[in-house]
Amino acid sequence: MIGASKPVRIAHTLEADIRSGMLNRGDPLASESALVKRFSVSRNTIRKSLEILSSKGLITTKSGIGSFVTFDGKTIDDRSGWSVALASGDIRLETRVLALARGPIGISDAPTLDSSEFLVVDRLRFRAEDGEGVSLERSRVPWQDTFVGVLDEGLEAGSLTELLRSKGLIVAGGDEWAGVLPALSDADARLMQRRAGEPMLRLRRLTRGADGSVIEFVESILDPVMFGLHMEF
Amino acid sequence: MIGASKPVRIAHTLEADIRSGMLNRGDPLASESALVKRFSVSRNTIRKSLEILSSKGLITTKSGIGSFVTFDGKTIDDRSGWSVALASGDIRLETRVLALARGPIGISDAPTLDSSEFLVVDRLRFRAEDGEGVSLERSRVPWQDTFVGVLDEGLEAGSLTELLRSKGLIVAGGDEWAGVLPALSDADARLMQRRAGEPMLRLRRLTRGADGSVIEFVESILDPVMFGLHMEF
DNA sequence: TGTTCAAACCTGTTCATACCTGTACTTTTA
DNA sequence: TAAAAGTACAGGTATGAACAGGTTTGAACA
Repeated sequence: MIGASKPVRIAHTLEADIRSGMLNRGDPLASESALVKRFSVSRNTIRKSLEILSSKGLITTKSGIGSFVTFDGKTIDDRSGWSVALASGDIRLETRVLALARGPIGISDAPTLDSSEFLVVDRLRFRAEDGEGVSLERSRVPWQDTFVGVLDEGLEAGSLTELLRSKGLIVAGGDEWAGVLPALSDADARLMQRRAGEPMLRLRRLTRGADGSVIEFVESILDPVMFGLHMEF
Repeated sequence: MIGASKPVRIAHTLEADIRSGMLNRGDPLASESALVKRFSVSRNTIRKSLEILSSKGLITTKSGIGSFVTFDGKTIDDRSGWSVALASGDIRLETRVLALARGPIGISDAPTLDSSEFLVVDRLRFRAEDGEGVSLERSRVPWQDTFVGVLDEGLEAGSLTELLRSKGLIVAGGDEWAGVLPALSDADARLMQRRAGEPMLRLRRLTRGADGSVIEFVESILDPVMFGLHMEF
């Protein structure tokens, strides 16, 4: 990415916006003149960026109307350094919240954290077709009393990230580990409607705020056939 | 430095700017004409200085845009992508070069690359204790005739990275994928002295130069018990 | 109620300009 | 006589501006 032309660099950040799910399929992009302001470049440069995205099939642009996202969101999670990408795009996934509670961390081998109570969010993603789980995500956020409402009302817009942001928890950095979980446990296999003993992809992430305090610890167990990790640098 | 030519002295000054951290990785250098004014020399001289820096891998220069720092003063290894972390530290590892040759890519499912001939480097890392392989790394670099000597003399200092840098192949960006290899193949199992069918951690990396050309494609197959991927962000 | 029409905003296209590097060459200088 | 300076031109890149045409909206009007 070093030394790339402005259009390439801008196309790159717009692509990240799209792949991260910030912009969903069908959403309109900002107008060219708005992008001119956002990136402080000329409209010609913006147009070249859009042409790059268009040639990649990420957007289409309609005369007199604007540009629209035509990418159906293969990337599941891009909040941090790497992105979790679906290996095949033609699959409809649904999400179910398994747990939304206040409690202990309940994850073995988790890093030791200062807090002893957490906002516990467990989520399962599964194939709409046959109900087989493809990802199991356990998120733990050190408890704050401002979370009380969430337990009743549920996650705002379903997004934990949005919730944390609204509470002023801004991610400044963190660590991520990826590895192979040699064998799916019985309990998790039941939750995911899979066979126990299967090898799975395990992803762990610890995010911290600017002051170094822990914002969130997440463990994701992913179907290795469906998911891979991808990073562009 | 006394007695050195102007281009050398100027290159030296600029190198100090880069290594001191005054200029960071990715930053643009001043334009050639600006450097002409700064050092009160001709543009020819400046260009020679930049050529020196470029040959050292400190910068890359793009037509119509400028020169950019490609040197990261902080880390020895490329700061690109995930770092492969040993899970347990008490184990002595040895390395054996399985192949050092010129040939086709020979990796299934590899991304399509322009070149059809590659510098092939296969390396095995194994436990000194019992000889069990813990990582199998297949590196492929699009063939250049300047590689000829390497086939006889072996890798300089054992480092492929060093070789590439000495040939002016500077990494400016790339992609990395990680996933689970569900079952170790028979052939690889033999090479690694492991059981076939074991799940392994698979890491693939494609690095590119500033002009977008492919520098190296690497596939690593890692013992998931020994290795994890770690990233700090 | 239905039509017309102007305004606002969007993209499509082109072009002049400025500044950047790439290259080749001659002239000056130490 | 080699190093450095100077000159000239070609080609790549980004800017800013202008103008054309598509789309939507809403006010004015029949």
